[in-house]
Amino acid sequence: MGITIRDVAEASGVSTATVSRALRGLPNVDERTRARVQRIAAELDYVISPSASRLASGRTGSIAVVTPYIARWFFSTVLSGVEGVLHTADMDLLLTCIGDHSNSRQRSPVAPRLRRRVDGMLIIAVPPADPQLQDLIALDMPTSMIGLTAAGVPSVTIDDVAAARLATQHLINLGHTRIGTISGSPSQTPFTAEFDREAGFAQAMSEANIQVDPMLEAYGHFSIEGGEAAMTALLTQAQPPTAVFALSDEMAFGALRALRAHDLRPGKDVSVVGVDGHDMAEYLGLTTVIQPVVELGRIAAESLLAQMREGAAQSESTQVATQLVVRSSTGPVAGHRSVPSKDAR
Amino acid sequence: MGITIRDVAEASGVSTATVSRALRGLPNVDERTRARVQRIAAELDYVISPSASRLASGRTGSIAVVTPYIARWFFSTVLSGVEGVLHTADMDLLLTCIGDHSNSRQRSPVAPRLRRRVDGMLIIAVPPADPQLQDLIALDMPTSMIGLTAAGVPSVTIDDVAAARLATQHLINLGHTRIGTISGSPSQTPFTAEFDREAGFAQAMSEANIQVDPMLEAYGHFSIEGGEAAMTALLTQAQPPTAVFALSDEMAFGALRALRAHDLRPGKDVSVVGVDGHDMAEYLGLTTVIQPVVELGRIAAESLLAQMREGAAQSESTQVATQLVVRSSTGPVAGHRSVPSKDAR
DNA sequence: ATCCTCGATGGCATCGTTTACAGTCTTGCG
DNA sequence: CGCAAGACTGTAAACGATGCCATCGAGGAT
Repeated sequence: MGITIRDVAEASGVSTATVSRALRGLPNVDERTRARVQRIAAELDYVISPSASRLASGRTGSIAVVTPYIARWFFSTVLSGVEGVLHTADMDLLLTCIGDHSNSRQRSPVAPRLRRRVDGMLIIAVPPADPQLQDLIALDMPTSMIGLTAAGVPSVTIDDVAAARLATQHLINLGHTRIGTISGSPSQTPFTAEFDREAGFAQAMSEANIQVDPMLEAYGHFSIEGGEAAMTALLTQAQPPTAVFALSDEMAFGALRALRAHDLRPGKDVSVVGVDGHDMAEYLGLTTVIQPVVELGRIAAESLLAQMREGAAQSESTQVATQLVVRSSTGPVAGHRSVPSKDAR
Repeated sequence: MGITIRDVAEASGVSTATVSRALRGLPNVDERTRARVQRIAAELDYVISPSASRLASGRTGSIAVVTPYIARWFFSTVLSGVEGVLHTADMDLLLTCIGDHSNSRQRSPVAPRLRRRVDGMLIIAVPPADPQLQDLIALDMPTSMIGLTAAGVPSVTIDDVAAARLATQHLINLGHTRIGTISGSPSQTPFTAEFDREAGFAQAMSEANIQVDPMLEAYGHFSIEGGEAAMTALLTQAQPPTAVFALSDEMAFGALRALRAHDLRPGKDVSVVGVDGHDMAEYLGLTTVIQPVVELGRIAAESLLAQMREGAAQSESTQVATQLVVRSSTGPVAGHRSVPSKDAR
């Protein structure tokens, strides 16, 4: 049914070996021969059989992308960056969702499924505590991680500490001292980003000699609803904060909503700053520290391809820069003259 | 390096054929033999070589998902539904983005890349005008489409006409008669959903004997910014509408923002209704017609798998139900007593 | 003129399964 | 007691490329 390399070889009067070399652009093929083979292959509408090629060469030409979520903003955005690179590199992209290990409707573990199936792996922000992560790393294939670090595995992340400092310093520069935080959850082991963002906040506060009030820490579980509840909790305190640093934009969204419910104006009565650069942040006027998410995916994919090309030699980790974008959700504390210049650092 | 079926065969004292049969669960294998083979395979940590298996059997065990966008809400949400089904069916999911043919930074065409690579194909809401679509259909492999119909290809969609009627009737029931629309764009050929939603609007209006004012039609290009601009245009008319039907939630978001910019209260001064059931619609209080997007993906994937199992015999198209969700962005026109009961139909 | 080198090509084993086909061994039944 | 029908298992030929090695010429150096 399908036409094979042999058909092309016969039609162009050369051996299959030459056809293979000609079509793959390998050297040591007469250019006239190559042109003829290419023409005939096109005429016959020949397409190489990936299975056969893979079996013979040992390379699969595909990359697995492993992610805990598909539909969430950060993950799908990273994914689109990854896809762009892999597409132009002519690599197949195998998408596997590792599943939320909390709602364990027993997904079959992904590591075994990847074994002889892909040449490399991109892991997007899987929580370090996920038991499957170790199995994946144990596969010991070219890997690059995004928004997550692990010893010996190259990764692409933002500097979460710096990002949190940027956000916090912005609030401090606006004169705020009673600054609340909305972080993930108190009990669970925090993932890298969460941990670092908390650290960045603490750093900025201590540098400014502001005492962190433990009463002003609330937990939003990285969801809108959680953020809303957290902000509500903060607002109903005896001494509510004048500004709040949310560890993610989605929690900040929730915070904004809580403000509206209490008839408080964001950026006037209470300032809110987030981190992420979520699509909707601009729409909602949220001041936030943006990260180039598509770029994150792109860089990680490029780095993985390079790693596969040049052997495991170069396995550097990259940190990409973030940027504070000031919008209407933050403003000076009542009776303060802002010092915008200092935000530039 | 890798251990092969032959190793397993030798270790368990049977032929490779028996190992193959035993591990794949084929009949005519003694259960004790099967158990032994399975045990030894597990002990040796044997994993089948997909390339070899594919080459020999002719089946690839993978499905391509073709989509114009990855990071947009609708697409990534459908994708997550698809992934769930394919994962449990133990199928590989090959993700390919067909690219926005408007920004033609020449992506290599996807159809040839899929040729011998996948057993089936899921196509998500590719605009019918896309030139690549024909090439894909011409591949003539098991296919299922989502949010898009084509002759002879099974598909899963919502009833866009009904959805638009639902939204429009809701506005009419609230007493609105000057109802504007925000649709895609006037020039380009509309894709199915766009066309049907416009039709549904027209139907509902004519049923209620309300004249459609051509001045109240604006174009939002299915983006937030576009929706905002469209709403602004509508508001600056001599006789602005009291209610607006946006053909998508994202355009409705833009409309809400335009209202805020004009100091108009959604649901009080001007009502806005959308269609889609976007994640953020609840957050923003947008009245909309929701569709079960994850389910769309799930159903299409299941249908594709069934189609591949039972041969091309059953190639039915499915339409799933939508539902009006009333929130704060719609309200009765000034001086009207609402008739909520009629929304139920 | 002769030897060597090197580019272009062909031959063929190989990759690791699947699967048609052909055995072998029970076992039930006439 | 012989025989056919199964159930189980083995043999070996695909599947369609790749890649090592051998071969063949044509120049260039000596």
